Amino acid sequence: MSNRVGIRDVAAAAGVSVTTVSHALSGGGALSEGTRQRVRAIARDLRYAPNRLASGLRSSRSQTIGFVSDEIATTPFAGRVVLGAQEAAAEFDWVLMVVNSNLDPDLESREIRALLQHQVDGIVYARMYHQKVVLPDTLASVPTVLLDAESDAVAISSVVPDEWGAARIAIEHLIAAGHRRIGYLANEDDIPATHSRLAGYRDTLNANGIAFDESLVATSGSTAQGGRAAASALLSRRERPTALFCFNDQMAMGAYQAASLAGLSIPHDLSLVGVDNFELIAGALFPGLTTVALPHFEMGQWAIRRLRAELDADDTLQPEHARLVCPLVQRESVAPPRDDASAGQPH
Amino acid sequence: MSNRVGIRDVAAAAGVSVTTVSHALSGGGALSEGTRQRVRAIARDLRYAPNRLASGLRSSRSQTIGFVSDEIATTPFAGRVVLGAQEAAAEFDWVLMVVNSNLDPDLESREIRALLQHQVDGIVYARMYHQKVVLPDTLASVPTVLLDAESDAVAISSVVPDEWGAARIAIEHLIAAGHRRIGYLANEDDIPATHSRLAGYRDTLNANGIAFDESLVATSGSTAQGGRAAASALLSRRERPTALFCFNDQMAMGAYQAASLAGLSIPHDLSLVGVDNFELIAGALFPGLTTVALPHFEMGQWAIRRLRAELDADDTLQPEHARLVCPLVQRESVAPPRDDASAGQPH
DNA sequence: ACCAACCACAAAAACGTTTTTGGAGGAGTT
DNA sequence: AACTCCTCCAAAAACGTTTTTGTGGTTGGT
Repeated sequence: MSNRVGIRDVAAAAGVSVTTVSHALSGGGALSEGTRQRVRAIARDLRYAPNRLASGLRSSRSQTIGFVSDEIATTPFAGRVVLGAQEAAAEFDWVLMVVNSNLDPDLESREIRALLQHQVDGIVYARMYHQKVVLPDTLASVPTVLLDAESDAVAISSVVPDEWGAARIAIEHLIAAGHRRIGYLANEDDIPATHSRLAGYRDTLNANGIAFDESLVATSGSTAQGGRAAASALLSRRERPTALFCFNDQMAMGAYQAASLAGLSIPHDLSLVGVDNFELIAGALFPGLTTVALPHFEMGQWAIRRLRAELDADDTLQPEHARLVCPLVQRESVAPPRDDASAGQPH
Repeated sequence: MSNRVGIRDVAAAAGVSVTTVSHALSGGGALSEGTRQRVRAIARDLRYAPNRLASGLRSSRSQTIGFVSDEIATTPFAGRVVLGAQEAAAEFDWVLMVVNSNLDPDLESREIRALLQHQVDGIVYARMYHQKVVLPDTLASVPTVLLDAESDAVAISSVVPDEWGAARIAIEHLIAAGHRRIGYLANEDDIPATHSRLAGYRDTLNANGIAFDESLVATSGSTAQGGRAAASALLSRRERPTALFCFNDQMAMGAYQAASLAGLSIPHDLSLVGVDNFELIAGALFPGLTTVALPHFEMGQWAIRRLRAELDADDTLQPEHARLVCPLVQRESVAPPRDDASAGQPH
């Protein structure tokens, strides 16, 4: 004997059948507007809260979405992705079941199976940095959208950052500030961001009449240590760059350290632009780091909304592959180059 | 007509009733070991996956836990907390429904109600930093445990970091390295960590025969800027401290900046210990920051396991209030003080 | 005045499990 | 031989909804 109020309690209180209550609340059926309003009012008064297990069982729509990610714990951006997804889900009265696989494919497929047992209506398959993936076949049976990931299975919608555009906006900002000798602290992993940002860097220079100079690109691991080393190398050149575009904020942090060691002050001796807008770094560096933000929140949002569209559609939609824009977040690490910068010799 | 295999398919294939299948799989009922094994084998062969909506509906155990947090997106630790909870949940074949309220009480109670509609078996009410909370009354009807939060409603179990111990382990480490003049970069918020860490700092000094010197405590906002200012103040003293304990890693990052401005090298002129073990800062600083880690993962784990215990118990358990230990993570920011440090005059 | 069409609602089936109740058969006891 | 007590399994009810089907009464057209 449950003391929670169920649909039959509402029906009894309203003097109608449960059918009518269900229709009144769901908006379905053919009811007079009067009854509909009356039933709704009574349901509200009784604080009726439908049991989603029961309604999901009958309607085979659980109103839940599975969110599977690879390493939610190791990246600080995970929260923004989840938040974007969760907020968008709330718009549709959906709830998110979050699961993490720590890069273990067996665990991952076990967890996806668990989600399927819970009858999730769809799955957001998220990576914590932009990468190519092959989908576990466990996912075959459920509508899926890829987040920060791309697959050869082109039939599945996906959303990623516009990496090329991220580089472009950074470089255009530096050019607008007057820089022409702009170095790039590149990473060395073979991931989409690597190639697209480098291409964006090169293309944008070219588009602005600046010849791409390979010797201004220093490659290293995408950490502060790597950034420090790579920046040091570039800054010790005879004609050092007046500005550096950095693969990410961590490398930019390394560049701050290298600049400090080289006796260069930011932004006057050296301008810097990072990528990530990782608040705790970009905001904590001194002076603040101007950086390109990745659309983590927006990707979460996009994935859920897309899932909604696919679930709503009667026939299957054409898949969509979105590249979301990466906005520039300005702080204090960019200034016009010094006139004598080209002649400047550090140390 | 669903083509998914249900319990009746298994029953048919095994030549038994659905009752028997249910018992065989759940471990309940009175079945011969032979039948039990046979049914299980057949279920496995057919890849039978129970519909948790149906089973939850009937048994009123949904195998889901609600995880409600305040600002999952603004702290980089959220991922570790969620991961700890999620991994522990997986141990019990539970799945986590994650919901975020962005500090909006209305939104929060709407979301908790959504979780209740989904019949969650329990709720983890998590904050992203250690604080006192008053529980929304929406939670009254469901087993709840508090994570990184404490409530006056003492009947509810909770888990928080041992803040006092965090300070103690840091100070003991510095004392062991030979420091006696140890400053503290304190924060200014009125939160439990503020008072407990300060107390831990003072008590540990006293316990080691070092008089607490209020003038060695510099208070400011708990950001890199704040840390920079506070550290600068302490370092410009006539008898500057040889080591600083910092409320968090961000303030420690500010201390690095202050040290650099003062021409002091870390760790030889100044030793530093932070709190948070925020990898992207502690590991990226140069040299690496020795810091006290907060047990984010472990708190997530503890909360779920505790919930499990409470749900398993026949009668209600006594609530438990855990303070988890905060381990020291050593990097390179601590060294013995220089002999002449006391005489050293910066700049 | 008759039939069709429609409106507003209700009855009942269905979703896929778990739980309760029942029952056939065999073993043990008197 | 009759009764009780196990053991092992099956039938059926139940969980709380949604969906399908049914129905009495009014409307409207002829």
